[in-house]
Amino acid sequence: MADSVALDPVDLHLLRLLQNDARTTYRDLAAQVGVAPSTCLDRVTRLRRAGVILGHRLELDPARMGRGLQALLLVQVRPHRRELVGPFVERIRALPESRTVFHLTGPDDYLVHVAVADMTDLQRLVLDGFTSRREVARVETRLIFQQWECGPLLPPAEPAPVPGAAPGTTP
Amino acid sequence: MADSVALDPVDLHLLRLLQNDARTTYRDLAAQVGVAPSTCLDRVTRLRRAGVILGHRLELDPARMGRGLQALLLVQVRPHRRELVGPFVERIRALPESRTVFHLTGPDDYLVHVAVADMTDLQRLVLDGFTSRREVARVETRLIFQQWECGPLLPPAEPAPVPGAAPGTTP
DNA sequence: CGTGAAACCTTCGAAGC
DNA sequence: GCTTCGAAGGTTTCACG
Repeated sequence: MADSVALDPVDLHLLRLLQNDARTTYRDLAAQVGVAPSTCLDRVTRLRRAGVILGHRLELDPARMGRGLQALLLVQVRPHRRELVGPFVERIRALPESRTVFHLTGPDDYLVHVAVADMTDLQRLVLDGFTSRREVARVETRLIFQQWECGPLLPPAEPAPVPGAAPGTTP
Repeated sequence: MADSVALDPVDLHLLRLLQNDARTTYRDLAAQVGVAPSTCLDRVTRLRRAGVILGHRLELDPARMGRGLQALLLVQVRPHRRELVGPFVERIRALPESRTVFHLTGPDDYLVHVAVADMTDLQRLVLDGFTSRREVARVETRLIFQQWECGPLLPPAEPAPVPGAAPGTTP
């Protein structure tokens, strides 16, 4: 069900363009990819239905929204059992300061990306939203100086074919 | 310049709807917010020009793109000087596996969110993309079990007005 | 900020390769 | 099976009140 769908070069080209600007019209997509607009519509609809495309999201500038300070909180939840971590995650997700929550391997169970107004706001969030709870054993706060989004998400490159390698060894 | 722009209730309503689905038509936005479609267009255009809206991005499912394993890499870069960290960030951003790079306070200088095909791919990435470089002093790998996006980015709530507080003290 | 009209885009069916 | 053509319906966009 979660298999990686077969994506041909046209799909990949469309996805690359749409990751750059998700509002590109099918007409423009068609012109750049070299197929008909209706084909673009067809492909994109198919990719949405297949679950490759999860949604179209607006990216906002947190600073302009009055949230000029961002941080990552490393959180230990003890004991780390289902009865506790389920409600913990839902509570953290519901905080207006939370942006993303990761459940991790390693000494810290969760990493929470938060956006707050200022240092006072961050202190309040850590004390009231995290360390005040009995299940939260430890919180480590790391401020974000800067962050960069990286290139578009693409399928892994094919390993370069080795000349002379026996074909059919990894069918 | 990076001041938080004054956002009135109409702007906030539009942003909340668009964060939910960035493809909502101006006609639908107008119906839900209670203004004319042309006003919606005007507001959204203004918010884009003001830098509040940074872009419309397509959200893809990494697993369906053949990248079923994600991880966070905590990286120490030593010495932590401009001549080294500038090129380091650019090199990491250019890796097809990288999704986001954070420059942080604390013992780890950078946190890199990566998406790879499998464990073999992750090992290759850590060895070839990170620890092979002289400026990379240490890499700690934390696998992501699961991750959750949180609610829309909204401006900080006004502190509840205290009854009896003297008006005009914070104009 | 709303109205209205023109231009454009999306979206389907049906035919062609 | 996938692509193109063409036309209907809807959306975006602009000048104006």
